[in-house]
Amino acid sequence: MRRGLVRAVRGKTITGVAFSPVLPRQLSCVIDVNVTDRKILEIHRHGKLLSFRLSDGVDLLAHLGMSGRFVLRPFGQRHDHFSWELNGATHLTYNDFRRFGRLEFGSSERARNGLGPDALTTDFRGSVLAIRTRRPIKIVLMDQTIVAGRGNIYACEALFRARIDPRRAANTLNPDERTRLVRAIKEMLSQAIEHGGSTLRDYRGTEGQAGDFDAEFLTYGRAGQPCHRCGPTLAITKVTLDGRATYFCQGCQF
DNA sequence: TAACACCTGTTC
DNA sequence: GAACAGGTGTTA
Repeated sequence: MRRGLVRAVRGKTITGVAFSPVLPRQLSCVIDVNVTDRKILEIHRHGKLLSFRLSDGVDLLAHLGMSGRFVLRPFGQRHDHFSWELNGATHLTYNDFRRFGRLEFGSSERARNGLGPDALTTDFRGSVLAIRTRRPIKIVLMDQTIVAGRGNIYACEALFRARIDPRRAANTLNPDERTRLVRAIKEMLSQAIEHGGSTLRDYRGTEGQAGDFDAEFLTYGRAGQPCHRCGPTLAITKVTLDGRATYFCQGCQF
């Protein structure tokens, strides 16, 4: 999503704003700051946090939650919440039907302080996962304060690729396994980005395009289907961890 | 650590 | 009508 936003809105000036009269609480701050005539200098991402740096040094921080999306069309469709007109021509509209997304003005540096390293940077190494907790490794991978940038799907997929059982207590992973897991996460996320993300149901890029990395899923949503490593003799299993659907193969993930 | 809350939409 | 869905924050 960041890549699409950079192409479409970086360097442009905000020339108008529009809001829904019934803004979700978590978005109410967007009316607090008058952004007209400010320029979008850059768009950053750290984990799941997007930030738009505006020309006066303030950042608009955006977390898309489950169904938030930025689209390049004028405000007006169902579940549109706010919109910026850019250079008197382009429109950047935020749409979020489940309304779990959050927007706020603030400092992206400060917001990042509460997050672990982004999973695609060199700061994310095996040592980041060398923690004492007995929580399942999958729960640790979803904890954004430890490492930022995966949710339920990509935690399952990475653990399959690294051949590690999602239920394993995190403190039982040895250094080799931690390194394997870090490498698997980086490879998988890079591929997912090249595929334009995963349009399981709702996700769309800025141009409304679907991402097709969900065709590459090896575990998520595949309960009962053959394991890609073990063949038809073993099926992908679904369990619940911390209330979240968790898919893995009992044959090749230890 | 678990349960629940926040939302809407889809599927069973 | 119930269950479930990619996330996270609060409460018990």
